[in-house]
Amino acid sequence: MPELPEVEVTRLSFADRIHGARVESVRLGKPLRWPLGCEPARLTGQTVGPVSRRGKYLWLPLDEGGLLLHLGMSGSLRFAPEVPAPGLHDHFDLATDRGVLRLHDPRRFGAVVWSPSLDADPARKLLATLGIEPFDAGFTASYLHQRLRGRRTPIKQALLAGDIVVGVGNIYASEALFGAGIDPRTAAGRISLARCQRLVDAVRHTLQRALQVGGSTLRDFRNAEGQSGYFQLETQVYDREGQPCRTCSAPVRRIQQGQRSTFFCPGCQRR
DNA sequence: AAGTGGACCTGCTAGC
DNA sequence: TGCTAGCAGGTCCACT
Repeated sequence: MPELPEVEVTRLSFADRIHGARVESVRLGKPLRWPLGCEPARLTGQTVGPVSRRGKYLWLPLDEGGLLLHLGMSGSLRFAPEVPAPGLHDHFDLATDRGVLRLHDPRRFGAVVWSPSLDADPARKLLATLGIEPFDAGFTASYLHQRLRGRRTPIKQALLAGDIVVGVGNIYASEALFGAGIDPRTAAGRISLARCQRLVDAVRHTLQRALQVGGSTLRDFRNAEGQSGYFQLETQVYDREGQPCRTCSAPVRRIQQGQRSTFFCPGCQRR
């Protein structure tokens, strides 16, 4: 589910409401990707600080350390004053005096991990390999060009890897490459500086647009208030195999790259 | 070092 | 109708 837009939309939908809340109890369901890393009882009585985001991770600061959250493939968060009894896939509840923050995650690739700080393990290690934020001023054509140099991996996989720029997942990688007019199979290191500029612009534009419309709800994504996103209604290529390109009418193609589906328009995107 | 493939887990759907 | 194969928004790890 969640790429940068969905994670950020989620953050914005509950950060202000949970800021200053006092933790009353913690409930754990089935194991997630990693263990919590502390006694749940240790969190009670602590106050929640301002929620921030790094890549697809959320950081929930507490008086002592904080919680690093990841939504994996199928995770979503809700924050509400009243929640129903936990369902089969509700694997983490942080009950506060302002409401319950609940992680719903059927596939359990998500995680909630306590860390003493962002600069200490385990958070430090999990964030160590992350690339630059796409809206950071340092994400420029020359930065991208330099980081792609020498890489023979297809550009789609280089974007997805997250060590150059974060937040671009499978939907937005295909969409951004369409926006830049670049064939996803192009060797990353053979993309010119001028095309890197187009790609930087396209990544930002794609993510910004997705943010504006609340992210993508392909199956079950909802923000922490339970509202869905609408970007899936305006994808140019993602999940549109065989349908006419909105620009040139050529049928959109689907290929496999690194065991993931990639969608592109053979008419609009060139090597 | 960079590239590749498998692993984690559950649910849904297309096709037989 | 019922089963199975294949696919799904992520990313870590082992191996070449």
